Amino acid sequence: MQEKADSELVRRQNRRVVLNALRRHGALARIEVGRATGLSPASITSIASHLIAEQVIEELDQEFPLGASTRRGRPVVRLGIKAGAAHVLAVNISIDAVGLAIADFNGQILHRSSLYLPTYKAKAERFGDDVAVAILDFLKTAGFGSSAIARIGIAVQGLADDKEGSLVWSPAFSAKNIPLTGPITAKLGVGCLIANDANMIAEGFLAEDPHTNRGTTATIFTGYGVGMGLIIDGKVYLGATGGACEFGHMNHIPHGAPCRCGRRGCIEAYAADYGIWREANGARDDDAPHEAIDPKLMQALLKRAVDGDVKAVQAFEKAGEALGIGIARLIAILNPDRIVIAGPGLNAAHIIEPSLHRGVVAGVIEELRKNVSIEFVSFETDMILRGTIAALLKAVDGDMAAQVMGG
Amino acid sequence: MQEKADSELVRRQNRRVVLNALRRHGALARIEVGRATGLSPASITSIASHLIAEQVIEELDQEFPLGASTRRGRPVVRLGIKAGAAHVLAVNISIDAVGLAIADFNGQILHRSSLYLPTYKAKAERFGDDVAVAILDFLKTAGFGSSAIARIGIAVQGLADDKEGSLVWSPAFSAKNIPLTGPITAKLGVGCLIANDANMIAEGFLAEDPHTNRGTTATIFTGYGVGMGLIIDGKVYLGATGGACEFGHMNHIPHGAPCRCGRRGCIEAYAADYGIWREANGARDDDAPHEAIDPKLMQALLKRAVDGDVKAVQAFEKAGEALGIGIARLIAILNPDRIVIAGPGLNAAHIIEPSLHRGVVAGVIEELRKNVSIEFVSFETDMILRGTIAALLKAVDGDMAAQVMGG
DNA sequence: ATGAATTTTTTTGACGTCCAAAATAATAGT
DNA sequence: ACTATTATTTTGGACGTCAAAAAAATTCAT
Repeated sequence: MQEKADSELVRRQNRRVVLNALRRHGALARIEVGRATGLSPASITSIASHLIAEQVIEELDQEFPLGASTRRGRPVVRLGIKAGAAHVLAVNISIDAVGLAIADFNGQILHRSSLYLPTYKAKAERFGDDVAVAILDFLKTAGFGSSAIARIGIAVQGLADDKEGSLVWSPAFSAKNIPLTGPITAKLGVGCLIANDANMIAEGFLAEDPHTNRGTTATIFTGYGVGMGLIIDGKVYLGATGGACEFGHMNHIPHGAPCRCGRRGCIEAYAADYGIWREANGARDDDAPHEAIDPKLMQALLKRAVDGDVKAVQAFEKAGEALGIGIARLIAILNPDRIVIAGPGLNAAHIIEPSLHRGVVAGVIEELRKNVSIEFVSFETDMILRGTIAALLKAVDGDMAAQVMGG
Repeated sequence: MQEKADSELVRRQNRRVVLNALRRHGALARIEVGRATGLSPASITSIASHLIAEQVIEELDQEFPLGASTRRGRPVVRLGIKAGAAHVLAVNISIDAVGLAIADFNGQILHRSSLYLPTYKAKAERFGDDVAVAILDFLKTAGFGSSAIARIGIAVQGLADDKEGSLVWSPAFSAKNIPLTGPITAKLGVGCLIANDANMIAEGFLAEDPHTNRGTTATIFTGYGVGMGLIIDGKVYLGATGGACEFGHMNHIPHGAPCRCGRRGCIEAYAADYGIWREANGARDDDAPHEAIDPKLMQALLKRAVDGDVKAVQAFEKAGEALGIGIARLIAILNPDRIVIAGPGLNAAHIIEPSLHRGVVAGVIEELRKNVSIEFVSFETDMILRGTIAALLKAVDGDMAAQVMGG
């Protein structure tokens, strides 16, 4: 049930609302913050002066290069998030690779790096320490002490459990239940969170445009694998163990094609790169491969399809159908406002789209599907780190907002 | 984003928290309300005195029949929701029938009635008025003026759209987009809400036991049809148009058996009464019937299965598999804490259960499924009206809590 | 019976936060 | 220099919470 409310809740919520407004709109004058939040100018003055004293935000110099301000009246003083108020560190673990980035409190990436770290053969009991060491090295070369980092966030392919702080299962690993946040917090003394990479991207979308992403928005990523981030009611939905939204491993056809997860018939087994590749090359009953298919091979396969190779076309169409029926099932359960499809798999969008739509139409009542907008958007792998940074900043904002307004 | 907070929010929230505590635990002394809510005794005194002045709650007479209180100290004065503070009216529309109930502010049903009202042949433009007339008649015989009703709630089979106030699609109707809340509010001058019956039952479960239903709980109803109520984060999830959770019309097998919704392969076409009946009797390609299968026929079919009739057993097993794989898909998307299966279809639970579990196991990664509890619970049709009443009382509580504490 | 002990409830006074209104500050226009 | 205009800060009041003290209503002990 709902918690009781008191003046502490009011303070925390309004401080957060002010920080949110500055994050979303960039620099704003106090009066504009007031309009954006509904708070009175008097309250903004009070809240802002405290946040300034705490070095969380700052008054920005006016930039009137020459002309001076055009409007009459006392000129605005714009407020902005103070870049140096905190720093966060994002980690992206993918097949045999770790990406790292440090961002300031404005979300600007100050340093980034990526390094080779074998995953498929990694041992569960060592991998967390290896990542921690990689982070320490990165911090050293970046000239940061670990005490300068407010929080660390880890994005992973596969099933993450934030409560346990572990990577439960991933196609990139043969090991299971790999502890990550524990070893990292132990070695660095910094709070650490972990989530699926698709969920992190969804955090990024949400931070960027909360209005478009209101209600229920499902973002489906297709490429090397098939993932999903689900935004419900202004929050990224994580499910019971923080590992929700395994859209790629929702069953498409019972007892169907083999999947990297070890079972059969998952959407991924038809719609991910390896599924399309396998179908096009007639290797129907092979085990699913654990290495990524080289993007160049997929480009070549796409060219074959464009040039009219029937097998190749059919493989892409099957992928579209698998996605389409999966989306139809998603619509039946969740009645979302919006579905976004993104990822490198969309290089073949023009081949996939018709069968995808046929799948949606065949799979769910018209009355449910007709109000859902289905959009294809482009996507850069960058967005995993950016989304992780957004999630971290949101968490740190909460910490900042919770502080008492002393003095 | 989050709304700003002020003292009005604090008042509303704390008044609501107090009302919630009294609803959940029944009568409580002020000090017990304090323990349950975390509010100080001083605040409880203040809030309670206002709610008493507004006739929303009342001090209850002590019942010390003879022995007097056993404990030392000033005896408690228990507070309770005032039964007469408001009345709500619940309407349950099912095949050719309308159920009606008036409940007091304690949720006690004071009057109930049910009447024949043809649905399948009803016309969209008249049906809402017919229901409104039925409500007016019911109110008259119950001795209530429509001004004595705070809110009306309508539970329907099929797809409800609360924003439009209409029944978008239902297996019980041949017409579509039937306006309901509009005509009723017009004729009675009372606010009216509409929702799917399974969602209303979920509201009932939630009101009864918010603790067990925390996180994500999916409740699946099987019988004449297959429905679902989804509780996410302490709220019944409604989706974009208020018509979420059409689990029964989630696709099970593409191009599969015909369903009452006009498409093919829905879970319902395998797991609802008519699907099982059809399968057992070999009428594979018939259209799905629009009348309910007589429960006695289902009992007879169940007996056939128990007696070893292969066709009958297979039909029930197919139903279990359809439910199981559907649940597996649900788990892949939502990673729920808990799945509850209820409804008259569970008369065959012992035949259905093994294939249902096989379906779940085949359909989703072990790591996702192993933490989900899947429970079978009994269920009375009564619960639709009771759940609707719970939803209405929650809404009225909100109105009460929003009032200013004048005086 | 009477007073002590105990427990619940109310009262009192302070505190925190918001807000409206007034005051102040800083600019452009005349 | 003065006025108009707009942004920000200050002031004083309102509202709701809470801690602590007071009051109320009972049981227990003598």
